[in-house]
Amino acid sequence: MDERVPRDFETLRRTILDRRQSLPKRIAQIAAYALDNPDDIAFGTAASIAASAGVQPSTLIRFAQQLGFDGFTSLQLVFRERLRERNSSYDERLAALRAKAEEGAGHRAIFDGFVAAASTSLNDISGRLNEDHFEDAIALLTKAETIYVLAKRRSYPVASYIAYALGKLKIRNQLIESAAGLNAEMIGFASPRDAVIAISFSPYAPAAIEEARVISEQGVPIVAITDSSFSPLAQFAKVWFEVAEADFAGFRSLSATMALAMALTVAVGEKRRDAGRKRKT
Amino acid sequence: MDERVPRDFETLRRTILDRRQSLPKRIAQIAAYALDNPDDIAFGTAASIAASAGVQPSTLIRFAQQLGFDGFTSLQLVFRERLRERNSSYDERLAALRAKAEEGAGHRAIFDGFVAAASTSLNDISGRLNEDHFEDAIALLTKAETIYVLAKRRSYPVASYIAYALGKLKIRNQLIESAAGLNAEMIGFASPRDAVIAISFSPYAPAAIEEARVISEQGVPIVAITDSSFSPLAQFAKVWFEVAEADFAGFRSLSATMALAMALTVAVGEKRRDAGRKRKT
DNA sequence: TATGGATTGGAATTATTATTTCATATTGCC
DNA sequence: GGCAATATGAAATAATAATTCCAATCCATA
Repeated sequence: MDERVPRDFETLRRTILDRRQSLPKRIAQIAAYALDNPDDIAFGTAASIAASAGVQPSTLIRFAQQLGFDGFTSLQLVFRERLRERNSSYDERLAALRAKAEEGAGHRAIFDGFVAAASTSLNDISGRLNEDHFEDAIALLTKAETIYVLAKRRSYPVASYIAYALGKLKIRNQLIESAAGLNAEMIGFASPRDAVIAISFSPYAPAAIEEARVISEQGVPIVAITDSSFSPLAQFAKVWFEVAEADFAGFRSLSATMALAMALTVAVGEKRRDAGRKRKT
Repeated sequence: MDERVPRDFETLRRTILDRRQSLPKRIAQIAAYALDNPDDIAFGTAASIAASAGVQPSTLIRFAQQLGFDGFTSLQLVFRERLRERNSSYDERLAALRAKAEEGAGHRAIFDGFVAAASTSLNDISGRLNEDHFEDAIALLTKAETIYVLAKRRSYPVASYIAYALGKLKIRNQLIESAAGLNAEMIGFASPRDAVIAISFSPYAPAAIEEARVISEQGVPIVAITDSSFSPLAQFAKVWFEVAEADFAGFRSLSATMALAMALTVAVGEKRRDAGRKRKT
């Protein structure tokens, strides 16, 4: 038997959803029940679960076997594991991760360190976001004809995700990068009717700061994501956000910045959609 | 029997702590174990729990009876109920956040949604990383002359951060992208002495899959980060990681993928440094 | 509408697990 | 130190639960 048996709940869930169409009626019935009442599967007995789902115990076992398990019992283990995982509280786990990462035990510790850094950053920002700034930034970006996205080096991944998302949302945007060295010309097209999202953290990439300066002098409003009020980026920005990203092994987590960037993007998309609908009515 | 039987975990806990002093040795032993490992009580069998706690099953039953339950089974129910409770509150919180965002309750909810998605993903991966795969991937990448990084569209931000980090660590690498449309030629240079980090999530960008196929046919080992065992990327990979990223408003969080990618990168850097030092001595 | 294969229901069987029992050990008390 | 009360260990037993098996039914196809 080399069939791939889902050993975690998420995989199991997706496997079930994938096969949903091709399952026989009763099996499908128990499959739906399982996804709707995972706790019951975790705690119940084959007989009690079967009764609640309105099938025979044997059907429940056939369901498990069809998924590659060798019986109901092994299927149930996955549902139990899920409860165990979810149970331990967020803070406890984070503390444990940090401790392990700090005592420096091998490669696993490196991984834990990055996870801890990302979690910390998210924790931090979720309590710190300035809602007024957030609304201002959304308003500003919603009005823009073209949204320019500016970030270099370590912040560049965020910029590329913003550009991807804006594209998906059909919002005109321009990532300021050019393999041909035409950045300056690209910036030249920006006008006060456009807007910029600029991202830079210490040590600030000189190119990013310089381009932000030029573009703000053209009267283009800038929304900045940066790490402190002393940031050179802040002085050019109409609205700016302070994001404190934890780092690990010299590399900064991008999770908080990503979350903020995506929230801005989606909020702008939503606000434009609403405005469009209103205009039509 | 009108003895007061604790029917919720908190009451039970306090009852146990109250009586701790007056309990016989073995009973006290199982009592301590129960409070320290409530999950084990919830899921284990009388025999398995007794063994872990270093007592006889009969002792476990006597413990339950002393607390007023009529047997181990009814004691166990309290521990199971506790897991149910905790878990549902967790789900409720997350569902509430999503619901708020989906019913359009302000922009703040969108932000919270992204933070929640990122946290969930991190939580998820931290318990699920396969350490053997992780070590294999590190070993494989450490040996490589050049590390090629392959990812398109929504996964591209991760690739660009990997490339940045590898550069910082002075590890030769090549991001597979070309404004001049020379991807195929770029791939052509890769040899079996190199390695690839490939990242792709459903719906898999055709270009990424195609390039992974070509490069694997050249005998270049691939480390893949993807979302399920059904991923077309998995079949080309020497080592692959399954990362389940939560999504929000149609955009997948990248936080877990980022953490894994950075951990791989830094671990490779560290392993190379160690190897270099050994060679010198 | 007849036929073969797949699916399902329900009881029989097997396995696992909780509980009880009883012999033995330990403890507190005179 | 001896005796009773209590606690413990280990195995037997009872209970419960999972699995298997086979007959009945359903469903697609010719």
